[in-house]
Amino acid sequence: MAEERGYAKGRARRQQILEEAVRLFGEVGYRAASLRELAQRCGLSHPGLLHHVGDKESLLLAVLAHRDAADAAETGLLAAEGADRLDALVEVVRRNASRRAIVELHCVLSAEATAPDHPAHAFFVERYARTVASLASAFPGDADPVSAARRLVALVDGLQVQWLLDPDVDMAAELRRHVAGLRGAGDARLERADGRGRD
Amino acid sequence: MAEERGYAKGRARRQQILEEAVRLFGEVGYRAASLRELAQRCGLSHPGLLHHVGDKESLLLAVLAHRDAADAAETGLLAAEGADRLDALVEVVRRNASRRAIVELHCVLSAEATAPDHPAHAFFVERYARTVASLASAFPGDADPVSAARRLVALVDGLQVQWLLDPDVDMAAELRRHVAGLRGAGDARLERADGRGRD
DNA sequence: CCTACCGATCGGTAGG
DNA sequence: CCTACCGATCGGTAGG
Repeated sequence: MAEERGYAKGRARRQQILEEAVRLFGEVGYRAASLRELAQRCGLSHPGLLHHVGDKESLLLAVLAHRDAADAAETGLLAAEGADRLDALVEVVRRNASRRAIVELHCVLSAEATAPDHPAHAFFVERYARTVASLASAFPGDADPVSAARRLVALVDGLQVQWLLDPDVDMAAELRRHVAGLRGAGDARLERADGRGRD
Repeated sequence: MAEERGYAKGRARRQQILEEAVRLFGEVGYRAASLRELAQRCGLSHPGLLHHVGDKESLLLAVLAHRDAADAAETGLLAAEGADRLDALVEVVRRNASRRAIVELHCVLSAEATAPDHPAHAFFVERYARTVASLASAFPGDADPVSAARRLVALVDGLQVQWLLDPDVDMAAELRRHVAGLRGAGDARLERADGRGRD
């Protein structure tokens, strides 16, 4: 019982550390982030923090795995509701507009990790390949589904930077217009037959 | 004469410092970049470097101004040749594929500068507003030219991240497909009447 | 342009 | 989980 409470406390502490690390890495990036600053935000000494996370690089990989798991869970929920792939993406982007820390984390770390010697470089190379390949299946009729998916991912990333710099930018609305453009350009001119014209 | 040689040497040194700073800031960002590392790459001591640049923040602003001037000069040249605005953008992106350092600088600094307290924050807020407003005039027939311009800029930014992570990504080709899609969706179906079908 | 130095901060470890 | 410490490195200045 005492041990179980001990383990539960350890898990809660680790959760707190991961969430604060998401914030800090998003604010200043991985390289410029300090373990002392993070420890202070969590209310412990910096050797205390290191006891939980091992070292700085392990913490970074844990944060990325933590975010990946949360994103997969959300995507899974939307898929379970049988939503169209592109509509699900719009919904995720719409929700991200109320989660600045998570958007910052992705923008700052993906840019920082373009450096080949960055500890998260392989992670992001693999993640983009996976995301593009997965989204390509949402364009079955397209002449080049991988290209269409790549441009969609690029658009989302670029909109996030503009939104972080200017919160008046409406990421979801911009993405919706792009998707509408793709559908409008389809062989048959279905145009506003479904969706947006209704609500 | 001796003075003129002295001034010329100073200008050449400053040019060298700015170019090495573009590389270093692109590699690790502004916050994580060290003036000692930069000084070493320029072949001088770090107080020697500070003599030329004042302090670290002034160096950053000088680097941004330096790049802005070079970009404006290139855009001006393309405009003087009477190129279509969108074709000129494709051409700039095509050329950037052989200037990794410059693409890295933009991606890394723009992401880092989304933090409101970053010394380049105001610069990027202003630059995006200016770029989007300027490009909007390339969509005179569009229902929402600012939105079309914003999505175009977002696409270019996002493609740069993917290209930095995987050099096989063809930024110019992806951008061309996007532009072709926009033209194809125009009211009249002009499609391949001009341009791309020829060369 | 240099050497020499300032106070501050870094990631990580020793030892308990 | 802590205090105390390690060697390394930071931006910037003094003084020449």
